[in-house]
Amino acid sequence: MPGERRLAVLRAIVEDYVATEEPVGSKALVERHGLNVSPATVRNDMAALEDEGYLAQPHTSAGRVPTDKGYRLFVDRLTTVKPMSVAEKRAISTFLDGAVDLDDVVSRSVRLLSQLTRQVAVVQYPSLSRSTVRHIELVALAPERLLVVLILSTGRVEQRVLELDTALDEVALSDLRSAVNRAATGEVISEAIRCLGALIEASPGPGPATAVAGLLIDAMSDHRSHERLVVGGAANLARYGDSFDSAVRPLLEALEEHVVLLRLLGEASPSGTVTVRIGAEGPFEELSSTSVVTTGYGAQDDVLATLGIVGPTRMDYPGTMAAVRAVARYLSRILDEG
Amino acid sequence: MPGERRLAVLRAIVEDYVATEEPVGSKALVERHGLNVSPATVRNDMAALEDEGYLAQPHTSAGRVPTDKGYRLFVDRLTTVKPMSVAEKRAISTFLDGAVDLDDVVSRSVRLLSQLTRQVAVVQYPSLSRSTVRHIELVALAPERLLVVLILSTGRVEQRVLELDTALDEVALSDLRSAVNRAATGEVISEAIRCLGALIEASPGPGPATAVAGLLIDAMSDHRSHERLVVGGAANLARYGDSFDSAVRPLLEALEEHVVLLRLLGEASPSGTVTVRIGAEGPFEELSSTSVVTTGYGAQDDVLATLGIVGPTRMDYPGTMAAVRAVARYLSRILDEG
DNA sequence: ACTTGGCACTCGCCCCGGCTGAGTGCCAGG
DNA sequence: CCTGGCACTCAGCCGGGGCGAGTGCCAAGT
Repeated sequence: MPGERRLAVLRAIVEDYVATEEPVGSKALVERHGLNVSPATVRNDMAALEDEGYLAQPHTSAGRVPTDKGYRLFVDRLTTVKPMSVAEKRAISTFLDGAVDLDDVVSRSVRLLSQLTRQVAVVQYPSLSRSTVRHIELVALAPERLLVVLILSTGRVEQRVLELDTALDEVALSDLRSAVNRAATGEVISEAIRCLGALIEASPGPGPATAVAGLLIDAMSDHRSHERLVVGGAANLARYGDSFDSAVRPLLEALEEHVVLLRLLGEASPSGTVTVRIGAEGPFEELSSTSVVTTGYGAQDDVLATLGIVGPTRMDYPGTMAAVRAVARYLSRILDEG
Repeated sequence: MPGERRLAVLRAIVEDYVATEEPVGSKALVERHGLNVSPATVRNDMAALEDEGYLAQPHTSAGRVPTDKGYRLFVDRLTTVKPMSVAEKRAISTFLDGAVDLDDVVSRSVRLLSQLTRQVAVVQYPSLSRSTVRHIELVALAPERLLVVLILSTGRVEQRVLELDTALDEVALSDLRSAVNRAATGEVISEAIRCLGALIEASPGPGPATAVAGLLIDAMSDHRSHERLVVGGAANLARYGDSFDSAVRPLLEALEEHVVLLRLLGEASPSGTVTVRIGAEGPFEELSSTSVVTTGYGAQDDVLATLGIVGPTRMDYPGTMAAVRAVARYLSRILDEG
């Protein structure tokens, strides 16, 4: 593990490199930061840091650039989370407080996060698996076509059209509705599915009710609607400038493939903790020059989903982490109230 | 208006330029296309076409490049719509037939269109204003909080949470539900709003019913949910390569601003007609190097919404127009059935 | 043992000049 | 009106020289 001053040098290099986007040399370093040593000393430190794999030089006799390992050390040990300014906090809260809907909250969060960080923001909808069923509404669109509306405790609303084998009349529908709600309301999804299963067992032989319950189970465990997410701020990718086809293209593709994105977001980290995945640490080698900063959010300290940003490894980690954390907090608070 | 051969030259230049992305010269032109004239003749024609504003040269003594005006003439007079191959048609129909939902149909259409054209695709949801109300469902989330689900003839489902001043009990809610449905079902949205207004007039003084109907009207005429659209294939922007900050950035920004996109899509053109807007003909000067190819779609020859693609002015217009038209047709057919 | 100034060295970048070749415009003849 | 010929233009592509930022190492100082 590098000594005290070497860490300071590493920090300084990361900060400068993030700011200037250019390899940083020993002389400029001692000038910009108040390091009370000579350039030569810094050079020795830099050589040592390079040996240990924290730095790299693009070409011989150019400045140094942090490696993924260098960034990793930086975020793990050298970052003091800078709190958001009062103005920023106020901006966040007023912006989010104007939301009327869960949909609205989520889309506002995405926009907010991408503007604060000037990166691509991703917000996952509150997970179905952790929230409870508030109500299930059944609407007959046609005798054999049923619209199921699933309303969850988080305010999330899922809808789905089911095709039935047999027609359902008014009375049967209303019976079914109350039976289903009696079984599922208040339960966590997985539990609700189990209860509906039990309902099928208990019912007298096959019939429309059985079919509907079965379809309901299908719909609720359906993967497609299971994890929804929203992406915003893709215009910030334009700032990549160089390294275009190699970096932006796979990223744009990933942003459209929600399955990929979900893997990128990874497991929800415990509330309050910000997770940073740097470059090749992620699961996709095409995205080896991008980092992912995420955190969990959810009502009452219960992690419901993940939100975060995707950007180049060369990014302002402290600022980004602070923004991600702040948005997650306000989002959690709003869910708590709603 | 240029003579016969000059038009052929223009067509050849457009085709070559689209294929090669490079300014095309007189010699290469006569070789590639079977023009039975000498390069010198072509040069004269090119000079004339340039005088008339159909061509331009990037630098003196380089090849020619079509201008917006040149493209315009090309699509207006020189394009023979090439029909889709049988394989393509089959691919389209099988891909779209697998859809279960309106949401699913729309998102599949976007993906399909962007893959067929290798451009950014945009599909607008069937307009609320042209479709009729099939059912309005009211669900009490809390005594003073109501979820309104609006189901339309196109299969489109809109939801919205309303906050009430006063509590609504079970009976009042059910009364309200049937009153509202009696008034609005089967009507076009604008008519439904009028009917609900009449309902307020007729009701005995202010009460929860009045409030709900008022809110319903608000929600239904709300602009935010009025025109929804979906974008896909942004990864194709990576093919722009050169002219990056000038072209891709504003486009990425536009793609996130749905209001802007709606203006880009423009007025729905009569069904069957494909509209092409080339470069600066559009309403935004930042997008002066992009073209928009759109067409209307809708059940039974009633134009419900617009769909199309956005791409560089240098694009394969015949192929793109064919793809846009084909997707719109299949989409219309599916809406007709559903 | 660490720091420091000095010094030679490396190498990416910029600028310049010449060359090449594709492409043009024009003209005179068919 | 078409065609071949001819002179001209100019973007792009080397190749070389000079510059300068930055390095590595060493010997001396603390």
